[in-house]
Amino acid sequence: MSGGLCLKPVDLYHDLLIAFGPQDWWPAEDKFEVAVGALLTQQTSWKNVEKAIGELKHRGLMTPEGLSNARLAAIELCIRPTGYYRQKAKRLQNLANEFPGMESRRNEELLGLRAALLQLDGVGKETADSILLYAFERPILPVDAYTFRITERIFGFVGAYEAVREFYETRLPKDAQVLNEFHALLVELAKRHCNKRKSDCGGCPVKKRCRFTKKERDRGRKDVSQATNRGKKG
DNA sequence: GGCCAGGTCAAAG
DNA sequence: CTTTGACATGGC
Repeated sequence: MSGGLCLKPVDLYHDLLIAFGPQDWWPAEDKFEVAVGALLTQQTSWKNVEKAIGELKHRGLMTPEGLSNARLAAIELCIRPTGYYRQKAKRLQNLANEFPGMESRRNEELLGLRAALLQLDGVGKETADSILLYAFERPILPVDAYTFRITERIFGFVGAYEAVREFYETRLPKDAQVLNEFHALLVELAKRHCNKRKSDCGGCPVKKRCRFTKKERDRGRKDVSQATNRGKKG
């Protein structure tokens, strides 16, 4: 473990890497599957997404053309376990129509490509950034519910999406490989120890530096996720 | 049963 | 610009 009383993002990265080892993410066979998984996992456990991905592959729907030509009802059938399945089926098919175009632009300026992804129905900041990092290997950090929670507990930093993203991106190497591994490690930490149901702080590798003390747990808080953050624009 | 799970969008305050 | 409701299934 790293020394110092105040854990920095780089130290957190190091400690988690030692504790968990390389995560080798994202669990997908190709870029399109990354995008599909990113959309399906919205507000849903990855476990349910795996079932849907298995079904889609089984029906030959894990390709842009396959998904484009499929009937909506067929897509819905495959992805039902992920919830919001009617909405997600439409968004998935639209993604299939647009993805080849996005892929061909993968070397454009980062923010330009990000803006293009954000135009897609059902692709918000987190999903766009997941696609950028894990499919296109661009140096950007997706901020998910796990990241919000861990950031508050470890660093005491509470902010909206862009604020949290910049908190890390200004403190870590602007390197896709590093951000990839870092985010994957955060997810692993959240799943193993920093969960909402059971905060298993017992075996947590960064317990010493965490602000989520016993006192705070007992008190019980009303808001752990988002928060208002002002002062934007550039 | 109620709450949570790797969000996003449109409408309203 | 911030808050709220809708979208929906599965596990603990």
